[in-house]
Amino acid sequence: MPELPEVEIARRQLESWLSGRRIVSARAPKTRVLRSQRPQRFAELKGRRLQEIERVGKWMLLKFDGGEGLISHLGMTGKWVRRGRDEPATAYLRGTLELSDGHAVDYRDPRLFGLLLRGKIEQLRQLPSFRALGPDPLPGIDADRLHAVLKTTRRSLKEALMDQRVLAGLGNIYVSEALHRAELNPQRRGTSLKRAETDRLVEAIGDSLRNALSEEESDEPITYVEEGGENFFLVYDRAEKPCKTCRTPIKRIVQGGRSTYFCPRCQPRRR
DNA sequence: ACCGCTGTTCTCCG
DNA sequence: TCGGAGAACAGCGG
Repeated sequence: MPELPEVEIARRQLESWLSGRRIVSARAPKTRVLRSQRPQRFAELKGRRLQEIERVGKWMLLKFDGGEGLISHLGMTGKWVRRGRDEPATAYLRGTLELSDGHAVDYRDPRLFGLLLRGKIEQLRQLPSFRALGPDPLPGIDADRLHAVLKTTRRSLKEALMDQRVLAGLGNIYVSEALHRAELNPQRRGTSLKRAETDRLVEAIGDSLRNALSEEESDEPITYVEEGGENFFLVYDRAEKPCKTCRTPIKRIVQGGRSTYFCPRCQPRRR
């Protein structure tokens, strides 16, 4: 489910569930989620207490006492859920932490695209894909750096912003949303960006993420389809529906094998 | 039955 | 060396 806002909500939940409790037992079946690690490695979390959870983009680093850590990436379908004592575990369980307060905290992941990696905190930080992450866009983006990075790539803005080394945490949804708010065409090349456009983009990314985050904080998680057949987003998954700003039908194109949504009038190719 | 999908990583090709 | 396409992973829903 997750791009940055969903992962941030997961981080806060997980922190509230784990803090102040001791892990009484940890178990994980052998799955892709553990990559090459043995289930025993995960089980070593027994006896640990969480100190805090660091988030960079869509990646979480759970830090336990004794310098022990756990990397959690939710992939497409990963989710942490809490369960009371004696409540049955749900399907697709890929890891369980039993806590001293009687709850169990489960990692569920039907499609196994997620990741649970155990190790010393400092060793986990060396993981290549973790190390390569660009800066997290929250609380704020360094506009000078973003402009410099985008100016040197001939890729489209859509593809560049999907690259976790450029900024960590944007995915297919929020790239479309942010480009719409910034009134930038997703097919524009990075090299074509004017500084004022980067500044708009910086604002737009922040607004998109904060807007999603506040929605998730208030109601239930974001509903992809709401009562009126509408969804929460300005453009994402709204092909052929009227732009919420100008009523022009939203277009869907494919970039890097993924759908991009944009308003051809608000986001013209050149302006 | 077929297609698409909120992510990441790899290969192939120009 | 870079960028783009496509595939793989695996399950669900339309």
